Amino acid sequence: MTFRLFNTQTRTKEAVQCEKGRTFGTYCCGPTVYGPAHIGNFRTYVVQDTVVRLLKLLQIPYRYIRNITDVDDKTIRNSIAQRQTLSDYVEPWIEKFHNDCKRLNLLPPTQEPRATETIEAQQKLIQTLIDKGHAYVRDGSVYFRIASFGNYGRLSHLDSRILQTQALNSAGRSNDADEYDREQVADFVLWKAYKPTDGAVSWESLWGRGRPGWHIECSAMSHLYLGQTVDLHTGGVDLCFPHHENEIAQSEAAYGAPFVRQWLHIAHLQVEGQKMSKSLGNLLTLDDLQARGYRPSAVRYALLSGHYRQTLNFTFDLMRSAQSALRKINAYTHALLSQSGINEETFEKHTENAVLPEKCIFLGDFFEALQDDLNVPKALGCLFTFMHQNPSPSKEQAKLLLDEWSAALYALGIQYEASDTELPTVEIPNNIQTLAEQRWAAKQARQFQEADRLRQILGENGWNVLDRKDDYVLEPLKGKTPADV
RNA sequence: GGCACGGUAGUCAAGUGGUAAGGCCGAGGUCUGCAAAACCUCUAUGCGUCGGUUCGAUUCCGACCCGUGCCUCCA
Repeated sequence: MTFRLFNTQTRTKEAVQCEKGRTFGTYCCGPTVYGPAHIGNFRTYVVQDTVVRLLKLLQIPYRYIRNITDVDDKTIRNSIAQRQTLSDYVEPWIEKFHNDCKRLNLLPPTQEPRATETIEAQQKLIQTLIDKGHAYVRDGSVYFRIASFGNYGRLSHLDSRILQTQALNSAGRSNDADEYDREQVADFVLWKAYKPTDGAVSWESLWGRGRPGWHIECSAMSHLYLGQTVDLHTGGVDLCFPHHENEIAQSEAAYGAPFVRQWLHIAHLQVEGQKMSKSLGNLLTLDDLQARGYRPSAVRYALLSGHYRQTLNFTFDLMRSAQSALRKINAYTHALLSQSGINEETFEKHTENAVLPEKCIFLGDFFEALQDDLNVPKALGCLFTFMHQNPSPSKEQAKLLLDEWSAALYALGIQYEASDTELPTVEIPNNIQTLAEQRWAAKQARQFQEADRLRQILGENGWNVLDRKDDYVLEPLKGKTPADV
């Protein structure tokens, strides 16, 4: 069983170069922090997280770098609009991002460099490119000379059409705005000369005051933390061109070594069959979904439920089914725990030190699916089949199964959630509470007719009673829950 | 226009040259006073359309139809 991933560049599945003992380097293009990240962004990070979790289970030492873009047109524009310094503006959004990552149970990267903290490295890289003739200065800005880099376009398979395509847009009109100062329209900016619209944001450089272009930060940071060649570089499909293409050009032109061994691109999300975009107003955030009664764990599950190279249509129907599926998984985990006598805390540690995938007897097919280009849908199938095949194990069996079960849950980042915490916390009106208590009393007195009558009244008021062994729980009726808004 | 990707049951979604995993929903059942939960059973002679190759194709080839993405900041 080897870990294989589809490499965008070669368009084939290739064995991941993760020999034991060697540190595996992976870089993920992180967020631009000008607002809350949306679930489309998070699909990328969840997929990257699955790769990292798999490395961990395979006991491959890794360095995982995910950057934060904290300087660009949007962050500058917004910070000025809100009369804040760039860092004051950006800080809360970084905090928000970290919080959301935690809620989605994403493992933290080994390091998370910020663009503004690595300006020096970026400038150094730019100077190297100038020295080697791959870049030139125009009016205080620095541009990459694409004509000097023969391999340009090989990732997105753009070939020689690149000049045409960048000069013309989809409607055939020329993209000539601001292009006049470059040698060729396809040349992209490495360093942007200061403009008044940049406000207080600028750094001194050999070419004058200014700020870095977007692409250069990733080349610089990946070199800084992972060296010349990265084993795996990930990001959303849209980054393939031009961002990653430009990263390749910068890094390889400067360092003369292959930049990336394997490229992994995550397909986009649609929302209810439509492209997710600001103008359609369907950019969903974790908070939006939580307000509708969906837990982050279910969001994570939903994001993983389709193969990462396939566009995923994100719908509320999908969220509902994710939540239901998760409930089953939790119930099964609960059963295994109580059967084996292992408590929750031990289980958490258990997942950290799980068995090696290749040693799995019951869930071997699960890990085989995951290692085959992250076939999560297939792996989930294995998970449910496993549950059906091992419905009520003995104490000893349960312990055995738990070894593998916990490893599988760890791989997918599914945390055990006791069912009690699953109910949304909703304010219960006093009169409803009173009615419910009366019903419970009637039930205890075995006055079932009276109990049923009160249940009926509660139902008419939109509340349902869930009886448990020694108490009861009130929940808003379906159709009135936040989830069904 | 160029380059990619996809069209599998109500829905979401794997998959294979030899006859369709799984999830959700739905139906029936077991169990509890009722309700819920849990568990069990059932649900595609069919895999966009039409041809071709083959003993045999959903899976390979060709044509066509439909959908999506990228080519411009974008996860």
